[in-house]
Amino acid sequence: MLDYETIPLHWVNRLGFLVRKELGQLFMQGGYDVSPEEWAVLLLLWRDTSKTPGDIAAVTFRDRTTVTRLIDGMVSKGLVFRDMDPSDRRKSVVKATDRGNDLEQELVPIARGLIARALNGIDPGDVETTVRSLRTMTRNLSSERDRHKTLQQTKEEDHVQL
Amino acid sequence: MLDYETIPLHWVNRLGFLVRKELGQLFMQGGYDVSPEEWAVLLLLWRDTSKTPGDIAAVTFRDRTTVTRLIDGMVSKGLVFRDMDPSDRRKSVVKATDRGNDLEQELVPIARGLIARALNGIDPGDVETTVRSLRTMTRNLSSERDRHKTLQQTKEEDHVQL
DNA sequence: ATATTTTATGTGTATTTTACAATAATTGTG
DNA sequence: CACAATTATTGTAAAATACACATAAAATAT
Repeated sequence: MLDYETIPLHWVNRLGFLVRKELGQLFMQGGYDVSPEEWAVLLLLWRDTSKTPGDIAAVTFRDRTTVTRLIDGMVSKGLVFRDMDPSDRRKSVVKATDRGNDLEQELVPIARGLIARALNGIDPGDVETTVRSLRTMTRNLSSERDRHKTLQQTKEEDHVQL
Repeated sequence: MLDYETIPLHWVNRLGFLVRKELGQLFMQGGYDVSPEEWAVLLLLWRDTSKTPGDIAAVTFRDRTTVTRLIDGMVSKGLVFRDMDPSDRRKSVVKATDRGNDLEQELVPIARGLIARALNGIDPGDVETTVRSLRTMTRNLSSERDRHKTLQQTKEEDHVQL
C-alpha cells in the first residue's frame, strides 16, 4: 500500500494543477489574456530580458516544439517577439515587448494575492524549508533526466534499468 | 519584482509537470498504458474501493466532464467499471476491475522509485514539513474556491472582490 | 402532495496543451 | 573539408480540459 497522502509528490501534483487553474482564472477575470504557461515565460523574460526557446524548454521541462507553439501564441498576442542572436544564427532569442513588460506591474499583484492566500497560516520558516525541498526534488529529477538523455544519445543500445 | 525562485508555488508548478511527465514515461517504458491522471484515479480506488465521478472531480480539481471522459478511457482500457449506487440512482460509482486492482502491485514500485529519486538527500523532517505545507496550501486554495462557488450559487449578483 | 430547485452525471463541441517525426539551417569536430 | 551535433520550426496528431446543454433523480418548498 502506498500512503500517498504523506508523499510530497502527490500534493505537488494536486496543488500544481490547482495553482495553474486559479492563476489562469484570476488573470482572465482581471481581463488579461495570459495563460499560466505564458505567465511562466514572462517571469523568465522579466528577470533575464532574453531567453532562447531552448532555454525556456529546458527550464519548464516542455518539449522544444511545445515552446515554439507557445511563443507563436505570445507573439500573436503581442507579448513577446523573436530576435536574432548575432553570435549563433541557429538560435532565436525571445524578448518581451513593451506590452509584455508592462504586464509585470499588473500581473504580479494578482499572483501575489494568490501566493498570500496559499501561504496563509504557514510558518515562514516552514515555507523556506518547503522551497528548499521542492528545489532539491526538482534538481534530483531533472538531473536524472539529463543523465538518461545523455546516455541515450551516446549509446543508443545501452538501455538503462528503470 | 517577484523573486519567484523563492516562492513555493512556482516550484510546485515546475515540479508538478516534471513529476507527471516522468511518471507517465516510466509507466509507458514499463509497458503499462496508464497516464498520470489515470494513476491518480487508481490511487483513490485502491484505498477506498469506490468513488463517484463527482468525488474524483472534487479531489483532483478537474471539471466533472473531464472526469467523465477520463473514466470513459479507463473503462475502455479495462481498468475500472461503472456501477450503480442503490441509495441514489443519480450517482454512478467507479470501481477498479481485477486488472485495475492487480496494477497496484506493479505500478506502486515504479512510483516508489520515482519518489525515492526525488527525495534523495532531503532530511526526513523536512519532507514532513513540506508535506504539511503543501497540504495547507491546497486546503487554503481549495476552500477559498468552494467559498466562491457557494456564493456564486446562492447570490448570483454578489460578485466577490478579488 | 406536487411543483420547483438542487444535485449528479453525461454529450456535443471546441479549445488548449502537448509532443513525435521530419526538415532546414548553422555550428562544432575529427 | 566531411560528418556529426545543435537549434529551431512545421506537419501532424494525440491527450487533456471544460463550457453549454441535456437528462434524470433527489431534496426542498409551497
